[in-house]
Amino acid sequence: MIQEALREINRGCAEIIDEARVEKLLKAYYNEGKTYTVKAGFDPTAPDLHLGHTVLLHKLATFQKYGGLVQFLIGDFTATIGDPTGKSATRKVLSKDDIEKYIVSYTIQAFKILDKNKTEIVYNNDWLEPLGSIGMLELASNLTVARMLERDDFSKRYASNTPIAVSEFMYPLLQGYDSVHLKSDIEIGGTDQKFNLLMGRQLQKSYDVKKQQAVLMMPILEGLDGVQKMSKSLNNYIGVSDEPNDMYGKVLSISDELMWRYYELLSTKSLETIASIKSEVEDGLLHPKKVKEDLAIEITARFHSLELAQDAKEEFEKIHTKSQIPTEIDEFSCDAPIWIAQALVNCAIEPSTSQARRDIKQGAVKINQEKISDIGLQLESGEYILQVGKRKFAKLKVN
RNA sequence: GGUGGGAUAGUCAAGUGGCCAACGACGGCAGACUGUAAAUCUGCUCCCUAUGGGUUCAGAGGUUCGACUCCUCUUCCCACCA
Repeated sequence: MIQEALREINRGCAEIIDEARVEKLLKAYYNEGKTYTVKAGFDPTAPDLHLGHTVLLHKLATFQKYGGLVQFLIGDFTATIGDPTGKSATRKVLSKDDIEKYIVSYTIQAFKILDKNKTEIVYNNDWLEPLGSIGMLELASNLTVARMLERDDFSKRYASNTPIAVSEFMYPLLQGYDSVHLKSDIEIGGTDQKFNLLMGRQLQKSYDVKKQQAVLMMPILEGLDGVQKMSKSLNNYIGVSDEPNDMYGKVLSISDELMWRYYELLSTKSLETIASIKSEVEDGLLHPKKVKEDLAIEITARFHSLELAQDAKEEFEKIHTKSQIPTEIDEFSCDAPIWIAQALVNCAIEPSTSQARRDIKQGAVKINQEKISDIGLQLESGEYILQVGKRKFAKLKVN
């Protein structure tokens, strides 16, 4: 049992510091029923969560299965500073109001993955605010500037004369102090958080907490392209609030290789199950498309419902396998006559008439399922289903 | 503070008076093949009812029949020196 737990805990994990401690905690749980605490901090700085953010949540959920109590830490205090990790510039300070709003949406999403009964939501403002200036200075004395500048991101910024606010130096200390206050047994975070996570260990020692947290680092999830990290700005993300159809479709569009990565980091299937699926695929007993469909269903169902996920699957097959038109299409109307290129732009399925022309020339445009080739086509009164490529549809009523 | 070098389409990056709406690469879009996978092949990739017109090469002026290319000023970056 302990071995199985360890395997699941190690799953997808980039690095564990003090794995022996994790094993001890598990032993104590299985032999004496003693629970332990697992901390993970979330800065409520972005309102839109995507699957990349959920990798940590899944790991927390795994711990909950094996005796861990999650300390779900909302960094409402630290969010006002901004984590400098990986940043090349000082982050903008957020207002308290924004932070409040983000906290609500964060927790709602988080409990789609976490077990509410084994989660404690804590706010670091509760103990960092009372720390006061004396406490802050005391805390700051634990770290030297030289050590701080060893950090890659800081040293680069320093070398290139990009400003570093002194408050940014405080961030790792504050995050570490959270671990002191919470007396965490384990802390998990992304690989980019290594410095901050280790600070927790150091401070627990300095403040004589009598234990040092084990640290578990998760890799950064790759986006839809399979190469770069999932992020909104790269537009390669699956948002947790994406519509079922989009979510399902996006999962199905990932490469086979990436699919296994997503299974490892985002599925609740056990490692054994995944291994056997993989070997069946390798032996040609199972079609990879089917495996990807199952993953898409699992993920879509998690954030919506199994029913909606299945609807999304049907809709997907309708459009792509049977090449029919979607059930719901955005409707537009205009006056006759209208030039086809203009119509496509008006319906927001082409960005410009120039682009529309090119697509028509290339045979990418269909009206009522019929491919068209006449660039100068005028639409007279009637209703038309316009289509560009495989997935852009619009219904146009010409009066 | 001194001296040089740079700023070109989504990104990187050619072009140093007309052949430039601007080589190439990546990305993106579309087509073929498929499983909306990968790989591969092909076309497209500033805007405009278009064998034509318009607006682009950091910004503002100027020289010229003609400027991304030359001159002046401005803004921002980078390198070396102090």
